[in-house]
Amino acid sequence: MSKANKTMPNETELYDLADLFKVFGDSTRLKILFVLFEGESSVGDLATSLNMTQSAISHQLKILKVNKLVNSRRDGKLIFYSLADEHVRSIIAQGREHIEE
Amino acid sequence: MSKANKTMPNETELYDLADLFKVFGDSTRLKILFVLFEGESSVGDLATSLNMTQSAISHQLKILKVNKLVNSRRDGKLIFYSLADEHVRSIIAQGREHIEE
DNA sequence: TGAACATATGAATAGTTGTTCATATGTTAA
DNA sequence: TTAACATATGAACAACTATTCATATGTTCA
Repeated sequence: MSKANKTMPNETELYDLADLFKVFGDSTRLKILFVLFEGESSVGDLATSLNMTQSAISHQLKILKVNKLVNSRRDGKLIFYSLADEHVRSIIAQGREHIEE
Repeated sequence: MSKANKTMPNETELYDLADLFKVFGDSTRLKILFVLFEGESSVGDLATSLNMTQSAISHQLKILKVNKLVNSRRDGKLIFYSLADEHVRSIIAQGREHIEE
């Protein structure tokens, strides 16, 4: 080993990790996740409850999905999004603990 | 309550939370934090071990400090930075768990 | 005091990102 | 099939961000 020590992840993991945190680093996406904490929701309902356009929500949902923070299922014309796993909750919970000090 | 439900944080907390995650959303800052996981380090040593300019590291350390992720102490000409608290470790650990699936 | 060293900082720039707008895709019901 | 509805997507633009460069600030030692 030259510059990195034993606990430094490799470049790929570092970038993946940074990318993951970037996803959490936007208040619109956080709002979507907080809504989904309560249960699945359709795109239109998310747009309504967050008072944003359908397009903006859809773009952000795509980012959340690509990063595997949410899943989706279609039911007729509607598409319902839901939390992908519990890491989402715990990461956000740790973040909240940090800022409440 | 109108648009927000009982678990939705207020706007201020949401923005603070997004800002916190933004700090983690950069690979240079993550690298700095991983080095600091091993113990405190001076600005120059960080620059050397990460193979980056002193200025770039200093700018990023400022962001980490403003967001209370690191502390600093001066010892002569050197300034040593260290992790501010254990939330930093746990947030990053949760992130790593998520991407390793 | 002045030189040498370590760190911080402001301005500039290139690259990235979130939203909007227009429109495309997909689904249902008549 | 066609209209109406729900969602996705691409392009464009404004806002933001990380690095570089030049230089300022702060510290030590001779």
